[in-house]
Amino acid sequence: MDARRTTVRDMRRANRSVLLTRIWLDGPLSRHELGQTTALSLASVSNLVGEMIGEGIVEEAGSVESDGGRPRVLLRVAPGYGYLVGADVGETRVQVELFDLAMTALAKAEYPIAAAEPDPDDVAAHLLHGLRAVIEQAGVDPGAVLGFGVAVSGTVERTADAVVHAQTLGWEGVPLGAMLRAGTDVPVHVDNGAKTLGQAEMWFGAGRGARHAVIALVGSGIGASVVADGVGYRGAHSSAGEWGHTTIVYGGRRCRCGNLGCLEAYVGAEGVLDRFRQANRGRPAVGGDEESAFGELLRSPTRTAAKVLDETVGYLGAGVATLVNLFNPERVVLGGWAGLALGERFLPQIREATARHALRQPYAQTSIELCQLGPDAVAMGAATLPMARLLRQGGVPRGAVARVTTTVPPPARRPRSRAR
Amino acid sequence: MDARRTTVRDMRRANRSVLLTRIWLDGPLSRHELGQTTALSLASVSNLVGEMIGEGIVEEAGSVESDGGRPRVLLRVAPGYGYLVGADVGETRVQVELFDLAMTALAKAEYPIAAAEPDPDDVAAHLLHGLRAVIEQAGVDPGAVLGFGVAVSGTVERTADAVVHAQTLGWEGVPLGAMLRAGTDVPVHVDNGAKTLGQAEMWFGAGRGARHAVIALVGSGIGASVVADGVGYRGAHSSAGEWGHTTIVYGGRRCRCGNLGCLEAYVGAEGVLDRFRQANRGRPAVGGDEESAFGELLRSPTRTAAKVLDETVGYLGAGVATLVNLFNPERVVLGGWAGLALGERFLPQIREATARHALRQPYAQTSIELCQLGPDAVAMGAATLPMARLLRQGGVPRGAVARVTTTVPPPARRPRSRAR
DNA sequence: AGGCTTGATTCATGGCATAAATCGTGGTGT
DNA sequence: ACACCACGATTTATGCCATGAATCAAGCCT
Repeated sequence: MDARRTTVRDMRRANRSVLLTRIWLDGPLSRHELGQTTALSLASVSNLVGEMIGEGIVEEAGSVESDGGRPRVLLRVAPGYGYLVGADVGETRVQVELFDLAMTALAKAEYPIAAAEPDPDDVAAHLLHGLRAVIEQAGVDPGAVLGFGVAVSGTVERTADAVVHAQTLGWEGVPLGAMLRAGTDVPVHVDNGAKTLGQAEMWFGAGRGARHAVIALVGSGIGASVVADGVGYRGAHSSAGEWGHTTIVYGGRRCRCGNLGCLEAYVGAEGVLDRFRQANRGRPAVGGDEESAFGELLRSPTRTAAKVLDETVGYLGAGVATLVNLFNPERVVLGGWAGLALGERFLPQIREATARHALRQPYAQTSIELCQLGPDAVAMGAATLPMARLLRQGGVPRGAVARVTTTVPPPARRPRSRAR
Repeated sequence: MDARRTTVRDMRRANRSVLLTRIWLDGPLSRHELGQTTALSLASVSNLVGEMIGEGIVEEAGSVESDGGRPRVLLRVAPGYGYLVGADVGETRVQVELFDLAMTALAKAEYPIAAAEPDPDDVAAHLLHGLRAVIEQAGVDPGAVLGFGVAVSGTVERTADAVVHAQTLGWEGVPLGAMLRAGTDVPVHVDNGAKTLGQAEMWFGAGRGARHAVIALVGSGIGASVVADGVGYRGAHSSAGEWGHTTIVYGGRRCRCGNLGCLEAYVGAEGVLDRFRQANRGRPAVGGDEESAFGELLRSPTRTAAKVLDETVGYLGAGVATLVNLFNPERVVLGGWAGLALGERFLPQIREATARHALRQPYAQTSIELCQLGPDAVAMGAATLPMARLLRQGGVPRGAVARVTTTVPPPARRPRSRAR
């Protein structure tokens, strides 16, 4: 029910987008296969593909013989047509990575963050420095960089300035997009890290092929990325999927967000360790940094540890059941470092706990899997942001230069027609 | 990222749909206003509107004078172009209603249901009988009935057969759509009652103007209807929005679904009354049917009643907060007979409880309102199903007859051009 | 070599939205 | 009163688009 017109150009762009998306995700493909699955006529496929080959974004990649006919030529997105840069602003470091269009990492840069609440200007400087560094390191033409995707841990407004609210970084209304754009001509995209990691899992990981999925991320904090009908669900102001602070135990444990009984207070790594320490009152508990302490808890042979972990699985199951009931996904993908650690050992129990708390039918229609890309894929996920835009637009739109040349009348023709 | 082509016809259909939708929802409108808000050229607006006037679906409705120029002609959807029939399959009765395209009710039929778990064949017979009855009662041409929408309380598969799973009716895999289609030529649409009521609220009630909203329905059971970016969110198998059975008190009260601690067990009318009776142990409690007992509880001056209601508001707030966090709507609309009863008295407290349990930012971006249509709007909601289809298609698609006449060459032209 | 099969491209056609030009319809000024 | 003006609606000429039919291209078989 969108109140927006459709023009002839939209049609062509939409069809280019469909073809390019399919070639990129499932390629190499022949023109014939493209025609089959998109329902476009072979003539149009040829026409559009020819245009894209002319622009260099698509290229031929070998051929497959057919029994007694002309062999089909396979098509793929040219890996070197352009490059994508993705960055992950974590709590301890800024990581920047450069990829070609085949999503092969070509260069990497990393900058530690010292302060617990880093200065936005410093982070922006790191990001811009990293952008330049990876371009130089990979030795690619800066003009061939199609976009710079940045993932942060808070919520990001979908405005031109890309205003960031990130509790864990202590950021409140930081216009990161505007700050970065001031320092580079490369198109900048900023989004939430959970959402970009979810996109990466959908394209390259455990979400492949699903149209409705929820990527549930359990780390120190808890978040989720919801994909509905193939596109990320954002809600009115892009903060949809705040799964960690849904109430699971009314009046229960105090969460760091200030409320009582949040899922995060029970299943987030911090909450789990806290519960373990309370259960262990008086006796020695785990120590060290959060991640190693969590590993220690998982390996601990004590009855207390087993009990805490068992309860954790129960709470997690109830939390996943909430997602299953409300979003009715065909797949739930469990990730995040703590989620993966729990899932690798307790996946059957987690499934069982979810079954116990979810409605029978939606549960039967879903499957619960583990993330395949690991938590380091956030930078790659960020790089999917410019890629998604490229696919939506069906390639790089013709710029002002091309438009000028087409509006100027062809100089050769007029005299010739007058001469006749 | 849909892998589907776009053709020239799609464009025209999309534009007709945009215009028709806008005329229907916000009409009467002038051609000029239509051009402004849709970004279509005035020429195209004229062209498309002219076509629709020719078909009879749009008509001129007066004009508005402009200071010193030709007056603008206003356009509206012709109320008598077609008729919509909606039906509500409730637990105690089947209600069928006929509307014109201005959504004015023209006829009504009602059939009581005796059994607690009615036979699907009986219900289908009632529905078909009601369909014929309202058509006759209103005295409209049966061929002018554009569709028959049926709302049921369970989940409905989005297949041709429209298979229904309804726990409260005791139905398990009833192909209601197929059963109805066998008895009528009118296009049949079957969907969940909460979803259709939500659609009605979005178009005519408290949801007007919102693109992201959640309609939260609290009655004997609990459900929700999620609208994302203007369209209903369904999930992979159309059962999204099962809000009632999200865990709110881990390990808490037994719910009628069999699980522990569901929201429905605390906030559903049955759960509330049950909690009141428990709190009142030994002393006289409320009686009668559920709705009057609930009213009695609301009016009761005792401290116990106040306490139970206060707790209910708290649980409800936590439940609404879950919706706010996960869906990030711009509006939450509270309805259902119990929800309205609670909301009319405790809306400020409900808002407060929600604020206590939701994240600050998503809560600040949303508003919590009450349904405006009342629980009897379910049949009207069901009638929105064929209307939504009509708007999506931009009117009634040209049938086989029209197609034949257009492929036959116009007989007058060829001789004339040859004569010159 | 000639036929055959199948893939890819070209060509003619009709549908579409659009800008520009034209037509309608009322008010206004001298 | 009549020309003029302002503004809405329609018509016309144009260019873009996907499509089916026809044509071209490339391999295999006998």
